[in-house]
Amino acid sequence: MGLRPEDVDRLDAIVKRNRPLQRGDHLFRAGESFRNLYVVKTGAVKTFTQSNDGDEQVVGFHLPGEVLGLDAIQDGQHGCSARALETTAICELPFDRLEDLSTNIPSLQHQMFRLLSKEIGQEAEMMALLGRSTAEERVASFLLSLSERFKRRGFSATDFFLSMSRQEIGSYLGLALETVSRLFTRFQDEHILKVERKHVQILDIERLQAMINHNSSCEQHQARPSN
Amino acid sequence: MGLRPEDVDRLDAIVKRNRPLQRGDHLFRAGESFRNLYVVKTGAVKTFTQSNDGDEQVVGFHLPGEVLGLDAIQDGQHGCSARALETTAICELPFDRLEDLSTNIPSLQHQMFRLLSKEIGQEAEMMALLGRSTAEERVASFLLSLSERFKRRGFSATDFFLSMSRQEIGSYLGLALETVSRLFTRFQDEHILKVERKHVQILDIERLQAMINHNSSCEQHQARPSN
DNA sequence: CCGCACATTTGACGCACGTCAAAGTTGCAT
DNA sequence: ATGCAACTTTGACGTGCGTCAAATGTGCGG
Repeated sequence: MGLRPEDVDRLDAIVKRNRPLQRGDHLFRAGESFRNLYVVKTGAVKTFTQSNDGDEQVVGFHLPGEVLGLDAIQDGQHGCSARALETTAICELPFDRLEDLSTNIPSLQHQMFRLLSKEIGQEAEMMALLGRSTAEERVASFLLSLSERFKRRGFSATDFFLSMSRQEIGSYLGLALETVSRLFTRFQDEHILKVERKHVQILDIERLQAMINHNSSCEQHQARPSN
Repeated sequence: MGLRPEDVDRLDAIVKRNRPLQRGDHLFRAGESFRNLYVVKTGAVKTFTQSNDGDEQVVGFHLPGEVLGLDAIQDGQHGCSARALETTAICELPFDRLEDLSTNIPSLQHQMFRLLSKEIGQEAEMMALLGRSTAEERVASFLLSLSERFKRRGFSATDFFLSMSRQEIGSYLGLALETVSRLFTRFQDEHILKVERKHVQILDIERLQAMINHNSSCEQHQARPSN
């Protein structure tokens, strides 16, 4: 990521590797004081908040290579809880050490800014999705997002397992779990997917992409001389 | 904000103050390369993306004291456009200078991390709102958010002008403009608001708060000194 | 192997909110 | 003033998706 080998060593020196979490284990809970950022190595984690009438709202799913806890820097306290969806290996990054290191390694500071900024951009995209899209577009987006993220990590982009339930997908996408289930069924009938419980195969990724390009946002980031 | 006076001077030295924007002027456009962060001094700005079929999606409203452009750090290019909703004074912060300064002033770096993290937290709240709330709750949340932000800047928390149209509010909240209009009318009938075109007076702020606590998120961040 | 708890699917139904349409307002430009 | 365009309000209507309910499938613990 643009760091010199010796800087990578210094970063590596502050990383803590804990024993893996089992499905259902909490990584942190809302209200706990913030000490570390966490990086998922293998497995999957969900973050969520709880409403006062008990039911939970899923805020995000975190796959290998992704970072958790960025929202807690602000007030030193976690605003959401994080729980493992399956057996999961996590690295711990003490944030105060990371800050110290960042002042000494400008390129690390730069990466930190980019990391935080990326999270902001992704959440803005999600807001657009939740604000303007139909159930069909949301589920298509969700599947393409997973596909993309698995692919980037070297897994299959078209054949993977969902570690979260329909309930959790629905909560994340602002849909009822029944709606998610119905759309999976419909996509299967239309030969876009093959779904069997947690196992998903994407048969026609272009049709999925067409669904979200039809109505949805632009993101046509080509370079052009601006006025 | 925990900076020493001499550091404030160094920060101040890189700030550029441009002539004010008029209503409708662009501050930046999606796709332009990213150079600066912007701070609203007076007035109001909206950020938005455009879908390929021409209509725009409002991503955020930015009031005095608030920062724009944080999402563009990641890839050096703005992902959304920003346009003044009224006559607006803006400060420009060259980001590369800000990065240099941050490596030399640890407390500035810390504030930058907090700023970015705060944005992440706020967007997560917005996602929860869009994912789970009724139209009533969204409009109530929106009004309370404006109220809060005006109050923090020393303006009235209960009597203010909306610089954005019903259309823009609807786009931001994921609602049709007619729904926004109807809810303003209903809140007025219920003596919660007095609305006359752009002029809003909140008559019963507790009823508004009750609306969003009823169903919605927890956020039981117990009292603590905020910034 | 059985039973129980839970996840998923599927259907029926209703409502909140989007869409369409039209009338009334406001403000700007001529 | 006058006319036009944009904004807002209000009503009527349709529908996408939430809710409720029941059947089926799945996996774990005894």
